[in-house]
This record gives sequence, C-alpha cells and structure tokens, in this order.
Amino acid sequence: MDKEITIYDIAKDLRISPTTVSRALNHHPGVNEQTKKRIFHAANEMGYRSNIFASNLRSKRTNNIGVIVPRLNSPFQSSVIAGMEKVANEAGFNLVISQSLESLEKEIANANMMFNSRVDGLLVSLVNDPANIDHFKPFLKKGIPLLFFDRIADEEQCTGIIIDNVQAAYNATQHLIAEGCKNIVHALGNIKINVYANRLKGYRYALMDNNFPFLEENVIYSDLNEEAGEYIVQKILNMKEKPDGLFVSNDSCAASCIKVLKQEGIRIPEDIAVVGFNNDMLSRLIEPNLTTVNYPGFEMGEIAMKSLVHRLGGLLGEILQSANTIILRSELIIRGSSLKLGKSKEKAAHLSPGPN
Amino acid sequence: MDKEITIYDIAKDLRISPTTVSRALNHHPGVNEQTKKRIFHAANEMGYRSNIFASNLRSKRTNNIGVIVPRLNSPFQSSVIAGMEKVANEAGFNLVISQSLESLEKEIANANMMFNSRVDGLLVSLVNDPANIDHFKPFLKKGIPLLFFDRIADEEQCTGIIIDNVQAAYNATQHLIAEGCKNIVHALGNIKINVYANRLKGYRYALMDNNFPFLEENVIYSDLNEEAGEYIVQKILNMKEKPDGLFVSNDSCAASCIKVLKQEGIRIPEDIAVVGFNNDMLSRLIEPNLTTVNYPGFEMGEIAMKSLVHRLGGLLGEILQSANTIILRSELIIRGSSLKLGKSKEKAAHLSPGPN
DNA sequence: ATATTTTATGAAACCGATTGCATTTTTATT
DNA sequence: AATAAAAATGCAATCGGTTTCATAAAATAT
Repeated sequence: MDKEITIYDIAKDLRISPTTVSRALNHHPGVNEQTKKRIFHAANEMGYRSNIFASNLRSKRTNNIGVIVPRLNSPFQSSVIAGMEKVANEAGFNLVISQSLESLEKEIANANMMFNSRVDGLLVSLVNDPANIDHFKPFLKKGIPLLFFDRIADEEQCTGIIIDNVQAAYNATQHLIAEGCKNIVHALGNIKINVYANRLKGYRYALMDNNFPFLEENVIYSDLNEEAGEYIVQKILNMKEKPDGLFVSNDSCAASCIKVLKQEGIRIPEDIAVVGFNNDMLSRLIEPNLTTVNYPGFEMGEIAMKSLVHRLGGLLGEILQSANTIILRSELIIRGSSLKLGKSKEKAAHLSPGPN
Repeated sequence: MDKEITIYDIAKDLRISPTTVSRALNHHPGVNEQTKKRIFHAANEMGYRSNIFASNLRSKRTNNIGVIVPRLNSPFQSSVIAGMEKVANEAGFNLVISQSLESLEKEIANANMMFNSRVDGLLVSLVNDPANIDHFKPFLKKGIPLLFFDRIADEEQCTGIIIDNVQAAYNATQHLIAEGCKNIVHALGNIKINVYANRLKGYRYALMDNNFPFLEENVIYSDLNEEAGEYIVQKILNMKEKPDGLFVSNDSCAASCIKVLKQEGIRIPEDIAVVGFNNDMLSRLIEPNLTTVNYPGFEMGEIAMKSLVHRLGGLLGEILQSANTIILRSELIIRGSSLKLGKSKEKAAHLSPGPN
C-alpha cells in the first residue's frame, strides 16, 4: 500500500510499454480499445494515480489559475471568488488564491509567487495603483493570460471586466436629485482606483447635468470600512451647508453611516437620503432598506473565469470572443433610504447594456 | 528572452556543477558564501526562475495547501479563509481553495481533486455528514495532514478546530432566560452537523437547568439563509403558545427574522428577544443591534493554518502542540435585541477557556 | 502475392531540479 | 611537513510522465 504505482508498474504488469500506458490513460486515439480497457482496468486494480508533477514538468501546465484580490473577507469579493470557483471547478482547474490586503508590496509578492508557481492564468483585482503594474509584466512576456476585474489597469494587452461605474453613479446621483436633494455628498475610496474615480465622475456629471455646483468639500475620502461611518458623519455634521443627500460607494459603509446618522437624530430619508453601492445582503436588512446599485459579484466572477478558461483552450459550452473590456449590466435598486417624496413602490431602473 | 534558463545554464556560465547551483539557490549550508553570491548574481542576471515542476517531482511536495469549505461567499467562512491565507502566505504556502456548495457529491469530487493535485495538507469544513468521510481516507493513508474546522468529523486521527458550541448556546439561552423569556424558540440548520447538534444541546441544557420544558415544536430547522427568515417567522406566528425569545444559529438569518418580525408588528425585544450567532458586521448595523455569540472566524483560520503549517514542518514563531481538538474562546455579546429588562449597558460574558 | 496504407506499439530522449556518495580543496592539529 | 578534520564541490542516478521517431502488425489496394 505504500509505494506509489507508476505507469511503469502497469506496463510491466501487462507486458507492454509505458508509452502505450501513458497514451491510453490520456485517451489518445490510436490505442487499441481492447488494450485501453485492459490498461484502465489494471490501473484501477493497482490503485494508480497520475503523478501530476511529472506530467506538469513535461507538459508545462499546472491546471492552476491564480486569483489575487485585495481582501478575501468582503461580501463583494468573496462573491466574485465564489463565482470563479464554480466555473474553474467545472472546467477542471484549481484556484490558487491570495490577498493583497490593500498593500502594493503584498500584491507584488503575490504576483511573484503566482509567477513562480506557474499558474496557467491570473485574475487580478488591483490594490490601488493601476499605473504600477510592472510586477505583472512577466506574465505578459510569457504570454500567460492575465485578466483584471473590478479594479482594473488600463493595460492594452489584457481584458478588464467591470461595470459601467460612471453610469451607475450617475443614475444614483440622478435618483437623489429626482427625489429632491439639493446638496449631495459623495463618500468614496482611494481615487487612484478606477472604480472610485469613475463613480466620482458619474456623480459629477449628474450634478452638472442638473446645473448643480460641484463642490470639492462635498467629496469625502475614506477607506469605506465599517468604522469610516463615524468619520464621514462627523465630516457631514461639521459642514456649514447641511447636505440632504448622501451617496456612499459601498453598502457596509453606507449602513454604518445610516447607523451613526440615526444616533445623531437625523432622519433617513427625510433629512438625508442615502444611496449605497453593491447590493450586499446588508442593504436589505438595515432600516430603512438601502437604495443601492446592484453589482453582481458572483456573475462577474463567473464571466471572468469563463473568459480565462476559454482563452486557455478549456472546453466551454458557450463561446466568448476575447474583448478588451467586458462591461456587465448593473442597476439601481430603489428602497426606502432614498425615498424622500411619496414612498412609492420600490422600483428598479436598468442601466448599462449587457456585455458588449 | 524566450528560452527558460535552468540551473544548467547557470552552471555552465560559471563553470561549476548544477549541484552547487541548486544547493546555493536553496540556501544549503556548505556552499561557499562567495560562490553563492556569484550564483545568485548570475541567476538574477540571466532571468532565472526555478522550475517548480521539476522541484516538486523530486521533492514530492507542492507547497500547496488545500481548503474545502461549503460556501466561499459567507461572511464567516470568508473570514476563516482570510485568516488562513494570511498565515499560509507568510509561511510560503499557496492556498488551493474549493467549495462544496453544501453538496456531498461536490465535496467528494473536491477531495479527489485535492488528492490528485497532491496538496501537502488539507483543511476542511464538512458539508453535512460527518459520518461519511471515506473520501478523505486516502489522505490519512498517505499521511497527508488533514484538519477539520468548524464543521468537524469525529475522526480520531485528525485535529478539529472548533468553539464550544454547547457552552455558547447554553449561555445564549441562559441569557434569554435571565432577561425573562419563558418560551424560547431555537432556529438551527442541519442537525447532522456537529455545530448545530451541539448548539441544540446547549439550548436544551439551559432549559433543563432552569426547569423549563424542552419542546420539540420549539425547534425550527431550515438552512438559515436570508430567505429562511420568512419561513421561521411564519412558523412562529402559527404557534399556539407565542414565544417571547428566539435564538437563531446564524446572524444573517437572525437579522432576516427580525426584519420580518418587525414587519408583522412584533417589537424586538419587548415582544420577542432575539439572539444570533457569529457576530457578523451585520449584527452591529441592524436595529435593534443584535445580541450574538462572537465566533472569531479570522482567528480560527489563523490557528487552523498555523497548526497545519507547524505539522508540515514549516517555520513558525510559536510552537503549537498537535492536539486532537482545539477549542477557541467565544463570548456572548449582549446588545439591544435581547434586553427585555432594563436596557443596561451592553456587556460581554466570557465563555469557554482558550485553546487547550 | 506483393505493395501500400493504416493502425498499434515501443525505445529512448527529455523535462529540470534534487540527493546520496565520492572527491577535491581548504583549514586545523600535532 | 605530515596527518586529520572540515568545508566545498561534483558525478550520476532519480523522480514519473510525455513525446519524437522508428518499427511492427494488420488492413487495404493493386
């Protein structure tokens, strides 16, 4: 039971060559059906398992796909990964996952680790500096497929999978305006990240289109975590001109803001209407229910992985042409937190078109 | 730029043997410091990267650690994974992750995949049948370290990492009783899973110790997801004897219950006091804030991985003896949702002792 | 019956790092 | 200076599939 069985053992047993055994096990055409059956039978009998090390060494493939995300324990990102895992698993790939913890240094270390462990492809959501992606250059040089999702780089050579953040933020802001908000604050994260930069753009465009002034002091930067709620609300309370609308670029932070605002005796949405981003479970459970942008993480993970697997020549039901940018549909989900006017039925406004 | 550099190329270049090159690159003692420097310099210069395939083949190690969880997109489980990743990364291991999606069939497929891809160790949170773990036997036979966490198997040979679910549930129930609840309902998941079985035990013991009857009809089974809230509340509403306490084995479901209960005009905690489990972010944001058991997922991930890495002989600061079961500290965090009596200051009651 | 094509199998090199054992070089000891 | 001990390096086998090229066997064509 101890010694590993090799194709040589099988070969010796059946008095044939290891070559034939190897071919049979890999379903090469041109191996006699009879022989093949005998080989499979013997392999089973003897408890053979392929040695992927040897196989990898020769074939130069790992069947491993790398994923680097900023944080594994975030509702959005873990959904993306769940979607990726599902597709990868079905296609026979393993997922090697690491997190950069919002540190460029770690992202670099992880990228190197992935490169050295020779993943067949890599999926990345960047930390915070889309300009600084030299550490991914080795992949491009070697022709290893590299895909970005959510937080992408503006790199010609690789596909990026995103939603239309400008449009989504535009609609969110537009909605607040339609609800009668005159002075809207936007809370967002690191502006270097495309996601936040584009949402700021959308917010700005919506203001412009409604002849509202864009005020630098109405833009609050933070890392949008649970604790940031305190900070954001504090900033709001210190404003001369009290805002009546708040667009937060992340649900958990929006929820946290709502909590603190309510503690301060501010009514939602009467005094301040709030819109979040992501459509986390949370948004459906807090009170009032949070108006938010539905950002389909699981689906994004699926699409990203499908696209990668396809490029790796894996078998896949549907065919995806390799686009430079894939834009997923997103939509504004209107709930209580923003309904200043008649609390009409909750409704959903569809935004950007499907993948193009 | 195309051809891969091997240690042979370096050796030829420096007119030494591949053996020395290999040893130098692996920091073997007994290679002259000078030589080592020259080798590293040349390796850098020539753009060498180690071929892990060859290395794996010879050393029979992958430096990959497998993780199988029921769901990647769950707040608790993604926290555990985040903790694992942190430790694994520091110790130089890669994480190969897959999800069983609560299906035994998938768990088996994943286990086989992990076995065939020759992970050096495996961390598992079981699907739903701790008795049916034959698919992990190959690991035991080969002596590949196998650890269970959260949802463990009662398998002598492998370490399990858990919290004291009986005690935690006991304290939660005891707390409800102390707050004056006379009729407490417990909502839980699949009873085959140790986690839920033990919490039910704790609930039951607490009732017994207070001379309360244990009523089978007060135990509600579901899969504890967001939608289950509706189902559970419906069951509660249909009860002849209306309960005044509810202990849900999971925060998101507890939050969902609270939402539906409030929609039905039932006041929390006045009419029904609610306690959850996990201490997800959610529990701090819903209203009223949810009393819950702090289940330190991230820490559990760290400990589990440390224990595994230690067993694999990896370098590690602290030394962990290999216990059969590691029990983590957990605690009841009391918040508004259960304070029927004077809404005294929020307080925390410590439970089980630290790891033993 | 012979030539030709097709099908099936095998021999041996190869992928690139690792390692037990042997050898050479250097340093320390008497 | 001779000998012993320690340090540094090298040889060659090994890990176990994969693949190229050659060869044998069977099937088809002439």
